[in-house]
Amino acid sequence: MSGKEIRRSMPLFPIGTVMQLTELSARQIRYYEEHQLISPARTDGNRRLFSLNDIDKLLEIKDLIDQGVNMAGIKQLFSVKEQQAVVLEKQSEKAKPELTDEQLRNLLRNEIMHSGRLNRSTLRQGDMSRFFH
Amino acid sequence: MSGKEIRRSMPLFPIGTVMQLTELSARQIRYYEEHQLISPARTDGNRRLFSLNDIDKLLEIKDLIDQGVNMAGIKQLFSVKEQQAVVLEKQSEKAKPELTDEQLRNLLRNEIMHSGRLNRSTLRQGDMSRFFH
DNA sequence: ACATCATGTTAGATTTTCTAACATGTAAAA
DNA sequence: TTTTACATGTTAGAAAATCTAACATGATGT
Repeated sequence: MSGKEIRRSMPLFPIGTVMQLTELSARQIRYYEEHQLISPARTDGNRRLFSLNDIDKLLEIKDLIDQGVNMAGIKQLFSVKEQQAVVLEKQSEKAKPELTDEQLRNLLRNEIMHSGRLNRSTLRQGDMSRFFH
Repeated sequence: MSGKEIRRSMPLFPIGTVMQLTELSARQIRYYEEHQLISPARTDGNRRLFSLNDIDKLLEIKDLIDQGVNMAGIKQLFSVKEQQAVVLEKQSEKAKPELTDEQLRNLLRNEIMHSGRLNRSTLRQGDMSRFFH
C-alpha cells in the first residue's frame, strides 16, 4: 500500500462539499458516522474532513439504502468486503511477487471493482473513481 | 473538453485544505487571487472553493516565486502558456480528427506537460496531477 | 397502539473564513 | 541613503460553516 491509496485516504473535503457531491444531508452523513460506516478525520477545531475513500463509501451507502439495506446490513457488508479485499491482496502477493507495486494495485483494483468488493458495478450514482481516471 | 477537465475545474476545497496542500499562507493565496493569477469559485456565503486546477496553479506560482519571478511575470507566463495550449489544441484537432475525445486529451496532456505549458517538468513540488495519475 | 429506525429541524456554541487596514523586511530607484 | 514598491505578516470585527445535543416526525414492524 502507498501512493494512490495514501491519496485516496487523505482528508480534504469539508462536509459542505461532501453534501453536494453525494446529495446526502449533513444529518445523514453524521448519522452514518455515528453508526461507524465512515470515520472522517477532524481538524484541530473538530470539523470533519473527508477523504475520497469516505466519499466513495457514502455513495455506496446511499445506494444500499436505496435498495432497502439498513445500517446493520451495510456494516456487515462493509466488513465482509474488507475481508475479501485482504484475502485478494494476499493472493495477489503470492501469485505474482515479481510485479510492480503499480501493476499489483491495478490488478487488485480490477478484481475488486468487478467481482468482489460490494458489487461496485451496481452503483448507479457516479463514484469517486472518476476523480482518478 | 469534458470529463477530466470538468472534474479538474470543479470547486471542492476550502482555503484551509489548500493551505496545507500547497504550504502557502491564506494571505499569499488571497494575494495571488487579487492579482488574478487564480480565480477560485465562491460558496453562496462568499467562502472560496478551489479546484484541482487552482491548486496546480498555486503550486506553479510557488515554484516561480521561488525562482524570483514576480506577479507580473507569472501573469505573463500564464497567459502565454494559455495561448500555447489553445494553439496545440487546434493543431491536434486538425491533425487527427478521427481520435477519441479521450485520446485527444491524453495527447494534448502529454504535449503540454512536456514541451509547452510552463515547463511543468521543472516543478519540484509535487503537483496535483498525482491526484489523477 | 407502540417501538424503532432514519431523517428533519432547531438552538446555541465554536471554528473557519472573509475583508480591510496597518506593519514590516527587502530590494530597486532616486 | 532615503524613498518606493512589492510580497507577506498580523490584527480586528463580521459573517458563514460546522458542531453537538435535543426534540419532532413519518414509515415500518410487532
